[in-house]
Amino acid sequence: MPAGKPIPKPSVCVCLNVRRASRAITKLYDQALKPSGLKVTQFSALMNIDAHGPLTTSALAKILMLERTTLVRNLKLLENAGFIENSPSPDPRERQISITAHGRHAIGQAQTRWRTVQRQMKQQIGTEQLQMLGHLVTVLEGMADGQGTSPP
Amino acid sequence: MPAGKPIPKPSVCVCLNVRRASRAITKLYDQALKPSGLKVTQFSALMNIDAHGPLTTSALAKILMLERTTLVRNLKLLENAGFIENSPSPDPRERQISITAHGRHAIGQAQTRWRTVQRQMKQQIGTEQLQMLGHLVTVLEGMADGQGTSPP
DNA sequence: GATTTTTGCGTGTATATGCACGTATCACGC
DNA sequence: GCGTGATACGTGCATATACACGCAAAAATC
Repeated sequence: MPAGKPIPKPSVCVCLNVRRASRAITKLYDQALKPSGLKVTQFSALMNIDAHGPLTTSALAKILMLERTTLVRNLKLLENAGFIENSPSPDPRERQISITAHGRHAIGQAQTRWRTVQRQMKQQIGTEQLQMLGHLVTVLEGMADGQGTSPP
Repeated sequence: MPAGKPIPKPSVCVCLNVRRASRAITKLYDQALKPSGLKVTQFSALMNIDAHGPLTTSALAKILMLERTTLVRNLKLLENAGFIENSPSPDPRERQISITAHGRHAIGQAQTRWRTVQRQMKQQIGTEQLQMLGHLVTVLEGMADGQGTSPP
């Protein structure tokens, strides 16, 4: 077997640990999805657009818990690739985001691979830890929320 | 009290959960460190440069578990800000990364604030979850490692 | 009906991240 | 001394992410 690099122990800084975990798991999912041509971020956006029908950018941002402006640019890529459509809506302020046939085909390809990694991940991590992860997400987002806006 | 946004339940996708956690906690730390003018990523780089003396980019990358090329650009910013110095080494291939007085002053400012968030974080998350997090990091980095390189 | 507020979008600017490549130099074996 | 492989860097290209702004139009208020 190949040597394999020695992995530094987790940091004392909670934030860095989460960031390290994020980088590592993103790499795993992205590699798994690679043949489908989708990144895990794009896959998740597409899946949610498909699931929650045509919807506005803001609504999708809330679902994905992403900065709206971040999503705007992410969606631009999906639009350029022909996976989604960004059409006007009755209310001219809003935009209707909807998945295209091409987009559905893409997630079809990706889904199989996603299920595989997801299964592996669950096996390696364990149910208990997964639950704790869910809790961790909730706690952190709760904390980050309050701080966000207080002003006017 | 302000309404506060409703927080969507954690995703089924393990990867997305970790990414969400990463975004949330990064926001918390960055806000806490804001007055110091450092991002949490920069703070960690500076702290490690300070701790492990002058060292090469590659060495630091291993410590931080970062892509070397990513680190190169991150360091460029710290250098422009005058926090570090990137000087040549006996071996002309290598570079010596070292912290400057200005850099030490910066982490001095940041450290107090970091300790505060870190404490809050530990309180909110709990020892058990923190251990779980450490384990999660190890497992994920272990998995991501193997896949990496098999080549020639 | 006019004014103010709120809502929804997109852009400019900046950071973080990773992969594919190319370059220079050291360390080895011959 | 000369290839050869390994090592250390940096860059081009692409994505993800967030904050500060500005713009337009619906909604609410008077």
